[in-house]
Amino acid sequence: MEGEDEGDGLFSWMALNDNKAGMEGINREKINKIILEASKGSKFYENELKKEQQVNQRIEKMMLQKAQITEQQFRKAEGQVEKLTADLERGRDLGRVVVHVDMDAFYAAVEMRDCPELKDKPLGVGSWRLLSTSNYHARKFGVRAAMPTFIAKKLCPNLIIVPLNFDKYRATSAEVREIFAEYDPNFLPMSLDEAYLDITDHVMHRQSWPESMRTYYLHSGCSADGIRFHSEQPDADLSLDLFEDSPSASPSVSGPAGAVVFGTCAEEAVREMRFRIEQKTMLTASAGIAPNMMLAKVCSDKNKPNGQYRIPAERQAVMDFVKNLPIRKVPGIGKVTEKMLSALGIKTCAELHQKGALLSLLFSETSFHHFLQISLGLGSTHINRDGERKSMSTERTFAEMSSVEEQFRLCRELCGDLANDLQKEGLKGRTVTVKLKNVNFEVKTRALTLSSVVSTEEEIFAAAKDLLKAEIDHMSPQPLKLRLMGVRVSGFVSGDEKKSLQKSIISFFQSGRLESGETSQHSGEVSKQEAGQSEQQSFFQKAHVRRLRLQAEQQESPGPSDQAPAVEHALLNAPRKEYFTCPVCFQKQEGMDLGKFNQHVDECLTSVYTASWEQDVSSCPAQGDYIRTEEGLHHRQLQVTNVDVTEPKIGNGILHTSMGHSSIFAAHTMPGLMSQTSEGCEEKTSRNSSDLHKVHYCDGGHQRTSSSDSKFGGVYSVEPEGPGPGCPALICPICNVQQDTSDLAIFNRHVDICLNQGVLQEIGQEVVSHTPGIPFSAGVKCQGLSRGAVKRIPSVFIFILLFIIVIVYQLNA
DNA sequence: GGGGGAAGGATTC
DNA sequence: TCACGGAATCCTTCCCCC
Repeated sequence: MEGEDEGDGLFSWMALNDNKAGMEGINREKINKIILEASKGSKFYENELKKEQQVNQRIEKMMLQKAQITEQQFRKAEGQVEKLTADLERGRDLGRVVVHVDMDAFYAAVEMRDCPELKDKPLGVGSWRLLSTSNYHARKFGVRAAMPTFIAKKLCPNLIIVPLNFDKYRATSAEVREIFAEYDPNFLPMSLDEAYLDITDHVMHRQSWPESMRTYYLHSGCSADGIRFHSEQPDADLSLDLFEDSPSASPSVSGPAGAVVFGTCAEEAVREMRFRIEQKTMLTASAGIAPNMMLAKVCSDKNKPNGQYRIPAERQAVMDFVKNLPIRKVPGIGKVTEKMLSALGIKTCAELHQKGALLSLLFSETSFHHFLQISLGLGSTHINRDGERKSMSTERTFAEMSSVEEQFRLCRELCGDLANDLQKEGLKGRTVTVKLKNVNFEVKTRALTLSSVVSTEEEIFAAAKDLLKAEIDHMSPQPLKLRLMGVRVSGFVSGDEKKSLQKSIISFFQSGRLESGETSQHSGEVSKQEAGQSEQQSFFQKAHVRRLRLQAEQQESPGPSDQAPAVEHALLNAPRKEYFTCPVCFQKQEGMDLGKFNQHVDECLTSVYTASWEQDVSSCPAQGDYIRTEEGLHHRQLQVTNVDVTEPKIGNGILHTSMGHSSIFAAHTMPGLMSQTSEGCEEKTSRNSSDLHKVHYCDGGHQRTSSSDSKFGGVYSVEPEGPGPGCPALICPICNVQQDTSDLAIFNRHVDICLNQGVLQEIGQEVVSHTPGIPFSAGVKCQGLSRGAVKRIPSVFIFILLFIIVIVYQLNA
């Protein structure tokens, strides 16, 4: 960390990115000096320094690798690059007309439009902490988007700061989008101010349009001065050479007074679009026209502001354009990649192609392919609007926060916000990620993938708080000093998954009835139903094995530190607003939090169970005892929310968990949830997973471990009857046969097979052979009983429960 | 070795 | 005003398990 060298390094690292339009011809050196001076010594600066050094190390490593490349390797790579280039060339598609439209300094332009006094003043839009964007006057001073306001003020003391007003921007954006839709109904908005359009079809149809369909009139209230091309274009004489365009721009035709007639080609169509945008919103837009998205994007920046540029749909034109294009102009190449490529002597796309062989040896296949495509001017020709969302998150920056209590409170708040957002889109995800940035700007993310999807505040917080707690514990006894916290949910159930789950659930009942007389489980043939379940099965198996492993780890390691348990408890038990429908009594339960609702369902279940149980299982030691624990409750809510009928969309994800075979397992082993609370048992709270919440240790002759995870609650072990010393015997809760293995994966597979082939089949058979309401045995063992004390549970209840859930689901669907 | 999860990073607006 | 965002996606690397 030597002073001057670092400074020099950072000078280029933190320097102004003059990639942005409006930054041309500014005094870079002076501006960069001010930026550096203002930043120096701050935590942010120190962190940037660190990041730059990391990149330098990556470059050093890369150069070492480069030095070790042999002539032979290089020749071979050259051959591969040639081959790949030929393949890519064969796939080149020049048939589409892709347009990228970008509103000029959008937020600032809206503010200037609405407040004309600002028009000639340097303007920044944002907060007193950070600017979102700036107008072109401000850009001349080096003020740019995402710049801290205090630095912007140093660069331009007269800078006027206007707060963000998203309602206004959204409204204007909606107006612009209405116009986009007329050129491409499937246009792809990238943000409020930019979009991709495929106008191939529009241009084709346009060829046969009469002039009247291509004629627009200047806005009556808009003087010629109000339109840029009148006042600012050098040759503006009311001709339609409106904007500074590409040399290939074809001249437009002027119509009668105030009328503007546009031509039929792509450029004319785009000109017309921009004209209409300006007439409608009084804002200007820039556009790029090219055969693919990558080029269109680069083109839209070429004549910014208020201009357009087109690359003809010819290979040579594309290659000519790309030849001298600086790599930094290419979307996806940021300052790190630029620096790394620069170290290899690559600054333009032509050089990118020339050094293809070297890049193939130094970068990953994905990166190299990407570079090669860029160097050939290739990009996506299909504008995909249907891309499914992959994640959703929320984060907040704040002044230093080191109080554990505050951190947990904020975490819950974020989970609540995120839950609201998720529920608005009907999304449920399996992975919860917590993002933490400490006061030194170091970012950490901690993720947890759950066995079932989550979407409610409680569910997300259950996982997030564990992740946060782990970090707090890790720092202990030092406090965790945060400046940002975020929560993300990802791993959403895809549309296909939802459909296949829905199918398999319905087919489960249907095939159960149809095949009731068959003995497919013995036939050795895999039925379609089984095949359909196999994917879910493997998913649950994996989750199960992982869970059991975690559980085993839990038993070995002591519980978590007790930091802020009261806080957690309070937060966990905070009231909720939703209402739920009980899947047992079918009554809507309002004004209940999850805990109470859960209790209600438990009571419903218990009352049904107890009635038959007491008759059938009088010797079951677990009867009547029901452990209600914070973690148990917390876990069970995953199941309970699954029957919330207020969110039909979520129901898809719900059934993933509640109707998967593991849940059926849970239903059969429900009495197992009534874990023993015999004297001498101690409870230990799990720390690793929100799905593993309680481990019960009994001091008696039999040690039993029982996850409160009802979905997997059917596995238990009994000592000392295990296959070997120290190895608990694993007894299948379905067939009641002790398995000659201590391998949980093998055991789990056995249980799943038993479950799918035995229990489900049996339920199916029983459904047709028994009148509902008349108890019959399903051959399910009461969890927690000794081998000889197999007790049978009225399976009809299980079926009714499942049936109700399916009905509820169907009604909502 | 492949797949998947976790963690971190790069990039964009 | 003494200070550098939020959201999303994709990629890479590492690790573990099958």
